[in-house]
Amino acid sequence: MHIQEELQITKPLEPGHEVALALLLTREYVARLFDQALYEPEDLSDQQFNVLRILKGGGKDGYLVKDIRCRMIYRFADVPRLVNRLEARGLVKRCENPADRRGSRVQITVKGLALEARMHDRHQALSQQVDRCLSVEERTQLLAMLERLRDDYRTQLEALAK
Amino acid sequence: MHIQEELQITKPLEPGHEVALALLLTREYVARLFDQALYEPEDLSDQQFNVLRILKGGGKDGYLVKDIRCRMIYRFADVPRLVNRLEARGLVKRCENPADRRGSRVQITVKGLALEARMHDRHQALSQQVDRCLSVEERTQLLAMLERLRDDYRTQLEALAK
DNA sequence: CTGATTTACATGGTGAAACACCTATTTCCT
DNA sequence: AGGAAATAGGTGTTTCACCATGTAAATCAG
Repeated sequence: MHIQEELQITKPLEPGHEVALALLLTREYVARLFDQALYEPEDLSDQQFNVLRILKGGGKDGYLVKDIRCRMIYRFADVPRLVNRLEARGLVKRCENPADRRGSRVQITVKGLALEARMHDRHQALSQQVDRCLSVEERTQLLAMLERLRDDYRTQLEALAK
Repeated sequence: MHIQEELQITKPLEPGHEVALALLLTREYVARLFDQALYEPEDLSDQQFNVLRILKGGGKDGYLVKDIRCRMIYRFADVPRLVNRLEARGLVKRCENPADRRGSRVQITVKGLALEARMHDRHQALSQQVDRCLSVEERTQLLAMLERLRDDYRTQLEALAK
């Protein structure tokens, strides 16, 4: 369904604006599907699951909060409190970091690993269904275009910051 | 910059997962740029601006709350309260709807129109910069692929709802 | 025409997000 | 080594989003 139809926009759209809208809108679908199919059933938020995945992917020493943050999709995430909530559920734990006592190392627990494992298969199944609508070349192109857009947006953001 | 580099992911990514990640991540950049360059300076949220644009694009009779909602990018938006805040700032107003007295018509005010107009040029400038990184054919392809993805995700969501 | 259902919206309460601020520790500079 | 600056992350507060509930009006069924 075209964006204009979906959002009931009658006026013609500026081309760049259409791309931006398409990205925002498509992301809503992705996020919503993963929410409903994956996160809500386990009473996790997407960000909480993201933390679990990051910890699972890391070494067994765990990560500092800052190391988690820079791996998050959303860069302004309130990681300390995300970790608090996961810790309250026994999915992660904090332990002292002798090397730098300003921060503690966050590690995923056995219970956390089990939860992640339980969700992993469905996560992959959801992801793979994307492949049905895109050929290999298309996917490569799509990724390349998104990457170019990100690089451009990043440049603009840095220009703004000055 | 590649996703794996950006998020410091060492393991190889499932292709479908990479697409999903790319969408989520690229959207963050878009949202952040628009936030910083456009919305924050006017102390508006993206959703509030979205409402203003919708109302400006509509007829001068304004829209019912439900008509606004179905045009929002984020479909679960708390439109009544969004309108409340805009109304408190004098950017929109509600007036009675004789045809169906369950809801009121929300209209953009002169002040709201002025604000939207003030933001419009910068909005277009931001949007047009997207065009610098994509050729016309690429843009068309990108929009088509995103549309296919949305259609697929929508199908999956509907299947879930049953 | 009357009662039941649906629709449209508002609102109340809860939990999380966003902002800044604060403290402890480390690093850098001289 | 000693003090300034930077870094890490915890916390307080306000705002907002989200869920469920409530209410009024329209629609439908008989």
